[in-house]
Amino acid sequence: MLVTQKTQYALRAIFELAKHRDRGLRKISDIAQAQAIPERFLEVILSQLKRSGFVTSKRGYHGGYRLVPPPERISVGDILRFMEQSDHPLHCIACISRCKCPLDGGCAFRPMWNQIEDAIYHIYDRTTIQDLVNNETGCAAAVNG
Amino acid sequence: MLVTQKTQYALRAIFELAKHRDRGLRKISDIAQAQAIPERFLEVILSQLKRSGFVTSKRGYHGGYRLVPPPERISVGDILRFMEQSDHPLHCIACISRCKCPLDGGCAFRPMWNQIEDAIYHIYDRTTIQDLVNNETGCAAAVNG
DNA sequence: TTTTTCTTGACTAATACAGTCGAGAAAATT
DNA sequence: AATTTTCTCGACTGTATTAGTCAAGAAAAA
Repeated sequence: MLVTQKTQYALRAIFELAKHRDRGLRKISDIAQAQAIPERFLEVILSQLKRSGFVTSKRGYHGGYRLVPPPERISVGDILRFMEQSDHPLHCIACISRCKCPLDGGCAFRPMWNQIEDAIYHIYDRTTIQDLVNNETGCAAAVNG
Repeated sequence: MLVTQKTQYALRAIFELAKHRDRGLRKISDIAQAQAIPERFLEVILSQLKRSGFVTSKRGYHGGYRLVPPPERISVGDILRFMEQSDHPLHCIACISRCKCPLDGGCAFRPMWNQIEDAIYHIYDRTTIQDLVNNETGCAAAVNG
Protein backbone atom coordinates (compact mmCIF):
# COMPACT_ATOMS: atom_id res chain seq x y z
CA MET A 1 0.00 0.00 0.00
CA LEU A 2 2.82 2.29 0.91
CA VAL A 3 5.28 2.86 -1.91
CA THR A 4 8.68 2.78 -0.28
CA GLN A 5 11.99 3.61 -1.86
CA LYS A 6 12.65 -0.08 -2.16
CA THR A 7 9.41 -0.66 -4.02
CA GLN A 8 10.20 2.17 -6.38
CA TYR A 9 13.57 0.59 -7.06
CA ALA A 10 11.84 -2.71 -7.77
CA LEU A 11 9.55 -1.01 -10.25
CA ARG A 12 12.39 0.78 -11.95
CA ALA A 13 14.39 -2.43 -12.17
CA ILE A 14 11.49 -4.18 -13.87
CA PHE A 15 11.06 -1.19 -16.12
CA GLU A 16 14.70 -1.37 -17.09
CA LEU A 17 14.49 -5.10 -17.80
CA ALA A 18 11.42 -4.46 -19.93
CA LYS A 19 13.26 -1.99 -22.11
CA HIS A 20 16.08 -4.45 -22.55
CA ARG A 21 13.99 -7.56 -22.92
CA ASP A 22 14.71 -8.44 -26.55
CA ARG A 23 18.43 -7.97 -26.06
CA GLY A 24 18.87 -10.84 -23.62
CA LEU A 25 20.24 -10.81 -20.11
CA ARG A 26 21.05 -7.65 -18.22
CA LYS A 27 23.61 -7.40 -15.41
CA ILE A 28 22.77 -6.04 -11.98
CA SER A 29 25.50 -3.46 -12.26
CA ASP A 30 24.09 -2.14 -15.53
CA ILE A 31 20.57 -1.91 -14.17
CA ALA A 32 21.88 -0.16 -11.09
CA GLN A 33 23.71 2.37 -13.16
CA ALA A 34 20.90 2.99 -15.62
CA GLN A 35 18.33 3.53 -12.91
CA ALA A 36 20.49 5.12 -10.20
CA ILE A 37 19.91 2.36 -7.70
CA PRO A 38 22.57 1.37 -5.13
CA GLU A 39 24.03 -1.78 -6.59
CA ARG A 40 24.30 -3.81 -3.42
CA PHE A 41 20.73 -2.99 -2.54
CA LEU A 42 19.54 -3.92 -5.99
CA GLU A 43 21.00 -7.39 -5.54
CA VAL A 44 18.68 -7.88 -2.62
CA ILE A 45 15.69 -6.55 -4.50
CA LEU A 46 16.20 -8.60 -7.63
CA SER A 47 16.72 -11.83 -5.79
CA GLN A 48 13.48 -11.07 -4.01
CA LEU A 49 11.75 -10.40 -7.32
CA LYS A 50 12.95 -13.75 -8.61
CA ARG A 51 10.54 -15.42 -6.25
CA SER A 52 7.67 -13.71 -8.06
CA GLY A 53 8.48 -15.50 -11.27
CA PHE A 54 8.46 -12.27 -13.25
CA VAL A 55 12.22 -12.37 -13.61
CA THR A 56 14.81 -15.10 -14.02
CA SER A 57 18.54 -14.98 -13.77
CA LYS A 58 21.62 -16.76 -14.85
CA ARG A 59 25.00 -16.71 -13.13
CA GLY A 60 28.50 -16.44 -14.47
CA TYR A 61 30.16 -14.89 -17.44
CA HIS A 62 27.27 -13.86 -19.61
CA GLY A 63 24.92 -13.88 -16.69
CA GLY A 64 22.30 -11.39 -15.68
CA TYR A 65 18.59 -10.90 -15.23
CA ARG A 66 15.75 -11.13 -17.66
CA LEU A 67 12.07 -10.29 -17.63
CA VAL A 68 10.00 -13.39 -18.23
CA PRO A 69 6.51 -12.31 -19.43
CA PRO A 70 6.09 -9.67 -22.09
CA PRO A 71 5.85 -6.22 -20.48
CA GLU A 72 2.31 -5.69 -21.68
CA ARG A 73 1.22 -8.64 -19.61
CA ILE A 74 2.66 -7.36 -16.33
CA SER A 75 0.86 -4.65 -14.46
CA VAL A 76 2.34 -2.29 -11.93
CA GLY A 77 -0.19 -3.78 -9.51
CA ASP A 78 1.37 -7.22 -9.97
CA ILE A 79 4.74 -5.94 -8.88
CA LEU A 80 3.48 -3.78 -6.04
CA ARG A 81 1.32 -6.54 -4.67
CA PHE A 82 4.21 -8.95 -4.73
CA MET A 83 6.59 -6.57 -2.98
CA GLU A 84 3.94 -5.60 -0.47
CA GLN A 85 3.12 -9.17 0.37
CA SER A 86 6.65 -10.36 0.65
CA ASP A 87 7.73 -7.44 2.85
CA HIS A 88 4.56 -7.27 4.96
CA PRO A 89 2.93 -10.70 5.04
CA LEU A 90 0.25 -9.47 7.46
CA HIS A 91 -1.58 -6.61 5.91
CA CYS A 92 -4.39 -4.42 7.19
CA ILE A 93 -6.99 -4.21 4.49
CA ALA A 94 -8.59 -1.05 5.87
CA CYS A 95 -5.47 1.01 5.91
CA ILE A 96 -3.69 3.16 3.44
CA SER A 97 -0.64 3.73 5.48
CA ARG A 98 1.70 1.91 7.76
CA CYS A 99 -1.07 0.93 10.08
CA LYS A 100 -1.52 -0.33 13.57
CA CYS A 101 -5.29 -0.75 13.32
CA PRO A 102 -6.51 0.98 16.46
CA LEU A 103 -10.17 1.84 16.93
CA ASP A 104 -10.12 3.56 13.57
CA GLY A 105 -13.06 5.63 14.75
CA GLY A 106 -15.17 2.49 14.76
CA CYS A 107 -16.21 1.79 11.22
CA ALA A 108 -16.70 5.42 10.31
CA PHE A 109 -13.52 5.66 8.28
CA ARG A 110 -13.42 2.20 6.82
CA PRO A 111 -15.58 2.81 3.74
CA MET A 112 -13.36 5.69 2.77
CA TRP A 113 -10.14 3.72 3.21
CA ASN A 114 -11.63 0.97 1.11
CA GLN A 115 -12.57 3.37 -1.64
CA ILE A 116 -9.05 4.73 -1.61
CA GLU A 117 -7.49 1.31 -1.77
CA ASP A 118 -9.72 0.29 -4.65
CA ALA A 119 -9.05 3.48 -6.57
CA ILE A 120 -5.32 3.11 -6.17
CA TYR A 121 -5.20 -0.49 -7.25
CA HIS A 122 -7.54 0.16 -10.11
CA ILE A 123 -4.90 2.44 -11.54
CA TYR A 124 -1.99 0.16 -10.70
CA ASP A 125 -3.75 -2.81 -12.23
CA ARG A 126 -4.61 -1.17 -15.50
CA THR A 127 -1.11 0.29 -15.94
CA THR A 128 1.22 -2.19 -17.62
CA ILE A 129 4.99 -2.06 -17.65
CA GLN A 130 4.70 -1.57 -21.38
CA ASP A 131 2.60 1.56 -20.75
CA LEU A 132 5.47 2.96 -18.74
CA VAL A 133 7.94 2.22 -21.48
CA ASN A 134 5.64 3.92 -23.98
CA ASN A 135 5.38 6.95 -21.72
CA GLU A 136 9.10 7.33 -21.84
CA THR A 137 9.45 7.11 -25.56
CA GLY A 138 6.61 9.60 -25.87
CA CYS A 139 8.41 11.91 -23.51
CA ALA A 140 11.74 11.58 -25.31
CA ALA A 141 10.00 12.47 -28.54
CA ALA A 142 8.50 15.55 -26.91
CA VAL A 143 11.86 16.62 -25.51
CA ASN A 144 13.86 16.02 -28.67
CA GLY A 145 11.29 17.85 -30.78
CA MET B 1 0.09 12.08 0.64
CA LEU B 2 1.13 9.50 3.16
CA VAL B 3 -1.41 9.00 5.93
CA THR B 4 0.64 8.76 9.09
CA GLN B 5 -0.57 7.85 12.54
CA LYS B 6 -0.49 11.52 13.42
CA THR B 7 -2.70 12.42 10.49
CA GLN B 8 -5.15 9.71 11.44
CA TYR B 9 -5.26 11.12 14.95
CA ALA B 10 -5.94 14.56 13.52
CA LEU B 11 -8.80 13.18 11.49
CA ARG B 12 -10.25 11.33 14.44
CA ALA B 13 -9.99 14.42 16.62
CA ILE B 14 -11.90 16.46 14.05
CA PHE B 15 -14.41 13.66 13.78
CA GLU B 16 -14.88 13.69 17.54
CA LEU B 17 -15.32 17.45 17.62
CA ALA B 18 -17.88 17.17 14.84
CA LYS B 19 -19.96 14.73 16.83
CA HIS B 20 -19.84 17.06 19.84
CA ARG B 21 -20.25 20.31 17.97
CA ASP B 22 -23.66 21.39 19.24
CA ARG B 23 -22.71 20.64 22.83
CA GLY B 24 -20.05 23.33 23.07
CA LEU B 25 -16.37 22.97 23.95
CA ARG B 26 -14.64 19.65 24.31
CA LYS B 27 -11.56 19.06 26.45
CA ILE B 28 -8.38 17.52 25.08
CA SER B 29 -8.50 14.80 27.70
CA ASP B 30 -12.01 13.79 26.68
CA ILE B 31 -11.17 13.68 23.01
CA ALA B 32 -8.07 11.65 23.79
CA GLN B 33 -10.09 9.13 25.74
CA ALA B 34 -12.94 8.89 23.26
CA GLN B 35 -10.62 8.31 20.32
CA ALA B 36 -7.81 6.40 22.00
CA ILE B 37 -5.19 9.01 21.24
CA PRO B 38 -2.21 9.65 23.55
CA GLU B 39 -3.22 12.82 25.36
CA ARG B 40 0.11 14.61 25.27
CA PHE B 41 0.44 13.94 21.59
CA LEU B 42 -3.07 15.18 20.94
CA GLU B 43 -2.16 18.51 22.50
CA VAL B 44 0.45 18.95 19.82
CA ILE B 45 -1.91 17.92 17.06
CA LEU B 46 -4.78 20.15 18.11
CA SER B 47 -2.65 23.21 18.52
CA GLN B 48 -1.36 22.53 15.04
CA LEU B 49 -4.91 22.20 13.74
CA LYS B 50 -5.79 25.55 15.28
CA ARG B 51 -3.64 27.20 12.66
CA SER B 52 -5.93 25.79 9.98
CA GLY B 53 -8.87 27.76 11.31
CA PHE B 54 -11.08 24.66 11.41
CA VAL B 55 -10.92 24.55 15.18
CA THR B 56 -10.77 27.15 17.93
CA SER B 57 -10.02 26.80 21.58
CA LYS B 58 -10.54 28.49 24.90
CA ARG B 59 -8.35 28.11 27.96
CA GLY B 60 -9.20 27.75 31.59
CA TYR B 61 -11.99 26.33 33.60
CA HIS B 62 -14.61 25.56 31.04
CA GLY B 63 -12.08 25.53 28.25
CA GLY B 64 -11.68 23.14 25.39
CA TYR B 65 -11.79 22.82 21.64
CA ARG B 66 -14.55 23.40 19.17
CA LEU B 67 -15.07 22.77 15.48
CA VAL B 68 -15.70 26.01 13.66
CA PRO B 69 -17.42 25.22 10.33
CA PRO B 70 -20.32 22.79 10.14
CA PRO B 71 -19.01 19.26 9.48
CA GLU B 72 -20.73 19.04 6.13
CA ARG B 73 -18.59 21.91 4.91
CA ILE B 74 -15.25 20.34 5.83
CA SER B 75 -13.83 17.62 3.65
CA VAL B 76 -11.31 15.01 4.64
CA GLY B 77 -9.14 16.50 1.91
CA ASP B 78 -9.14 19.86 3.68
CA ILE B 79 -7.72 18.30 6.81
CA LEU B 80 -5.24 16.03 5.07
CA ARG B 81 -3.96 18.82 2.88
CA PHE B 82 -3.46 21.05 5.87
CA MET B 83 -1.60 18.41 7.87
CA GLU B 84 0.48 17.45 4.88
CA GLN B 85 1.47 21.00 4.14
CA SER B 86 2.29 21.94 7.66
CA ASP B 87 4.37 18.80 8.29
CA HIS B 88 6.06 18.68 4.88
CA PRO B 89 6.20 22.21 3.49
CA LEU B 90 8.18 21.02 0.49
CA HIS B 91 6.22 18.38 -1.27
CA CYS B 92 7.00 16.35 -4.32
CA ILE B 93 3.97 16.49 -6.56
CA ALA B 94 4.96 13.39 -8.46
CA CYS B 95 5.23 11.12 -5.49
CA ILE B 96 2.84 9.04 -3.56
CA SER B 97 5.19 8.04 -0.85
CA ARG B 98 7.94 9.41 1.28
CA CYS B 99 9.96 10.48 -1.67
CA LYS B 100 13.42 11.63 -2.48
CA CYS B 101 12.69 12.45 -6.09
CA PRO B 102 15.57 10.71 -7.89
CA LEU B 103 15.44 10.09 -11.61
CA ASP B 104 12.03 8.53 -11.22
CA GLY B 105 12.68 6.65 -14.44
CA GLY B 106 12.61 9.93 -16.30
CA CYS B 107 9.02 10.89 -16.82
CA ALA B 108 7.85 7.36 -17.41
CA PHE B 109 6.22 7.01 -14.01
CA ARG B 110 4.99 10.52 -13.53
CA PRO B 111 1.64 10.19 -15.32
CA MET B 112 0.77 7.22 -13.15
CA TRP B 113 1.73 8.97 -9.93
CA ASN B 114 -0.36 11.92 -10.97
CA GLN B 115 -3.34 9.72 -11.70
CA ILE B 116 -2.99 8.13 -8.29
CA GLU B 117 -2.74 11.45 -6.56
CA ASP B 118 -5.80 12.78 -8.35
CA ALA B 119 -7.83 9.68 -7.64
CA ILE B 120 -6.96 9.76 -3.95
CA TYR B 121 -7.77 13.41 -3.51
CA HIS B 122 -10.94 13.08 -5.50
CA ILE B 123 -12.19 10.73 -2.83
CA TYR B 124 -10.83 12.76 0.07
CA ASP B 125 -12.37 15.92 -1.29
CA ARG B 126 -15.81 14.55 -1.79
CA THR B 127 -15.91 12.92 1.65
CA THR B 128 -17.08 15.35 4.31
CA ILE B 129 -16.64 15.00 8.03
CA GLN B 130 -20.41 14.77 8.23
CA ASP B 131 -20.30 11.76 5.92
CA LEU B 132 -18.01 10.03 8.39
CA VAL B 133 -20.35 10.81 11.24
CA ASN B 134 -23.23 9.41 9.22
CA ASN B 135 -21.24 6.26 8.50
CA GLU B 136 -20.88 5.66 12.16
CA THR B 137 -24.53 6.08 13.03
CA GLY B 138 -25.40 3.81 10.11
CA CYS B 139 -22.98 1.23 11.43
CA ALA B 140 -24.27 1.43 14.99
CA ALA B 141 -27.78 0.86 13.66
CA ALA B 142 -26.58 -2.20 11.77
CA VAL B 143 -24.82 -3.58 14.82
CA ASN B 144 -27.64 -2.93 17.26
CA GLY B 145 -30.18 -4.35 14.87
C1' DT C 1 41.66 -22.29 -13.11
C1' DT C 2 40.41 -17.74 -13.42
C1' DT C 3 37.02 -14.39 -14.06
C1' DT C 4 32.55 -12.98 -13.93
C1' DT C 5 28.10 -12.62 -12.05
C1' DC C 6 24.43 -13.99 -9.28
C1' DT C 7 23.07 -15.86 -4.15
C1' DT C 8 22.29 -15.72 0.66
C1' DG C 9 21.80 -14.17 5.03
C1' DA C 10 23.37 -11.50 8.52
C1' DC C 11 24.73 -7.05 9.77
C1' DT C 12 24.76 -1.75 10.48
C1' DA C 13 23.21 3.01 9.80
C1' DA C 14 20.07 6.68 9.01
C1' DT C 15 15.84 8.84 9.46
C1' DA C 16 11.20 9.80 10.16
C1' DC C 17 7.67 9.14 13.07
C1' DA C 18 5.67 8.81 17.58
C1' DG C 19 5.33 10.29 21.77
C1' DT C 20 6.94 12.88 26.21
C1' DC C 21 7.90 16.62 29.28
C1' DG C 22 8.17 20.98 31.86
C1' DA C 23 7.15 25.56 32.48
C1' DG C 24 3.93 29.01 31.52
C1' DA C 25 -0.36 31.72 30.40
C1' DA C 26 -5.47 32.58 30.17
C1' DA C 27 -9.90 31.95 32.28
C1' DA C 28 -13.02 30.74 35.51
C1' DT C 29 -13.97 29.46 40.55
C1' DT C 30 -13.68 30.08 45.44
C1' DA D 1 -6.31 37.28 45.62
C1' DA D 2 -5.44 32.50 45.41
C1' DT D 3 -6.42 28.26 43.30
C1' DT D 4 -7.73 25.17 39.84
C1' DT D 5 -8.39 24.00 35.32
C1' DT D 6 -7.16 23.76 30.71
C1' DC D 7 -4.83 25.15 26.77
C1' DT D 8 0.13 26.69 24.82
C1' DC D 9 4.73 26.33 23.27
C1' DG D 10 9.02 24.50 22.23
C1' DA D 11 12.40 21.44 23.10
C1' DC D 12 13.47 16.83 23.93
C1' DT D 13 13.85 11.50 23.57
C1' DG D 14 12.83 6.82 22.07
C1' DT D 15 11.98 3.49 18.65
C1' DA D 16 10.70 1.04 14.59
C1' DT D 17 11.14 0.88 9.82
C1' DT D 18 13.55 1.62 6.01
C1' DA D 19 17.73 1.83 3.61
C1' DG D 20 21.73 0.18 2.58
C1' DT D 21 26.28 -2.71 3.29
C1' DC D 22 29.23 -6.64 3.47
C1' DA D 23 31.50 -11.15 3.12
C1' DA D 24 31.72 -15.65 1.68
C1' DG D 25 30.08 -18.83 -1.62
C1' DA D 26 28.26 -21.13 -5.91
C1' DA D 27 27.33 -21.57 -10.88
C1' DA D 28 28.82 -20.65 -15.56
C1' DA D 29 31.62 -19.35 -19.07
C1' DA D 30 36.30 -18.20 -20.88
